Amino acid sequence: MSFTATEENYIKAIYHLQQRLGKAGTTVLAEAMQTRPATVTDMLKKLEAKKLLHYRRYKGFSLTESGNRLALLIIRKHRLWEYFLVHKLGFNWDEVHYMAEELEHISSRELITRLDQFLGKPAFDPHGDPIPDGKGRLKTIRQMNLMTLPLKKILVVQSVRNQSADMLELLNHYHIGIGTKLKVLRRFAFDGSAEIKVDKQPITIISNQVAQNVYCCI
Amino acid sequence: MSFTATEENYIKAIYHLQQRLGKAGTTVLAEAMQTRPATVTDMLKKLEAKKLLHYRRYKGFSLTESGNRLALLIIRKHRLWEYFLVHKLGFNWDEVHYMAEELEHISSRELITRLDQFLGKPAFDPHGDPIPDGKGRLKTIRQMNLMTLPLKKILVVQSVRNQSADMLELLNHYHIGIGTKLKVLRRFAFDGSAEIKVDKQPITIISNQVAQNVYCCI
DNA sequence: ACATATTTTTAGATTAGTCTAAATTTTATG
DNA sequence: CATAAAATTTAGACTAATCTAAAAATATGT
Repeated sequence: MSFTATEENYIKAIYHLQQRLGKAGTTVLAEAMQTRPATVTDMLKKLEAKKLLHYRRYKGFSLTESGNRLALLIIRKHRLWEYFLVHKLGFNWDEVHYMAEELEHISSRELITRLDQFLGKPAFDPHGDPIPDGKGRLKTIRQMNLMTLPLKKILVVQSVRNQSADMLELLNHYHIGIGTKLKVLRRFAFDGSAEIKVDKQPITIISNQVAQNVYCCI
Repeated sequence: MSFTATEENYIKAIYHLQQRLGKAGTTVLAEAMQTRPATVTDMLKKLEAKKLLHYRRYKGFSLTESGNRLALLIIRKHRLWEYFLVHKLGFNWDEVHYMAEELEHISSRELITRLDQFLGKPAFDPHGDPIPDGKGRLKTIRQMNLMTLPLKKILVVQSVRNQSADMLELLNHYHIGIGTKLKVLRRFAFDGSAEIKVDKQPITIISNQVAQNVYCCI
């Protein structure tokens, strides 16, 4: 069975909505797909006919087992291509999304297997999101320092590499400890400093040296 | 201006027909596109409206300057991706065509620029066909097929004209690939077959059909 | 040169993915 | 619990790319 890029995009969007909101309705899916609810209804019927969805009119819908598998395959392709674009072609992690949106629909499975191999079977993409393996399994946690983690996501501090007294003094000042929740709002190219919002604290700036030593998960 | 994959495929097919046959008619283009002449006529009008074609009904058509540029860009993408698939992912040269047919429609120009860089700006793809550079220029090496080249000289295989899976299978059997060194020892008038010595292989015979498709330089 | 064959175009229909407007079902509220 | 609001679906239409069948233009062969 093969699917159009549009069908694949619907499946991916439904997967992400189910992950984030627990469920998904026609209207919310229409917003996610930048289209109208009527259009979504038509597509739901088509996806049901292809056995990717359970669907009962007016009641709701959810991915079938094979819908779920397809979603994970598309996400796998997307994230492997993002990894390739950043780590092999030298793009910045904020430039690669729209390219990966196209590349994820290239059909060959063998291509993805070989790409995965070529990249060293990475478990996380450049945004820190986990890459499903060949069987659709996800690694759940990843720790990276504040320089490499995505902006505007809630991060939980997991570890601090340099644990000198001087460093800990500074972290205390920022009210940063293990388990602290924070967001990186902005990075400044000039000196690698970063604007952050620590839970319940005012917005502030940390230096590059600090940011490189603070490891978080998403 | 952006184009659908179908439009791009028509432009590419017209370019190749013009190169190989000097001109192209509706019927011949329909065969190349595996569709009907009526469908081709509709598309010709669309491509004319997009200024990729000169078209006069019943009289014929040819690529405009921008049509030509687009064709060369698509061919560039196709051949760079083939190079990537063979030299980075380890595919055989007879496995990559269909994947490249999809990859050539990925839109980002920056992606192609970076891919070109990453691959070391190759001038020839794994089949020996020249890769247009960023400005659409092609390296042309004087190549002749095995029927027209002198006997008993060391020849280097540069390209293979018929790139069907059947042909590539046969060439693999002979251990002939791009860059292979060989000599033509003798030609037989009866059926146009040729006795050849492929580098490190025993002396063997190839048919006229094969000889006509293998292009070498001295 | 003129009838016939070939090529090309037109006309009208089909499918996928989309739209708007209207109708229907479910949910929430007074 | 009746009714208003919200969500969802249906109906009918549009565009791109395709088809078949038929008409029109061009090319060919004695």
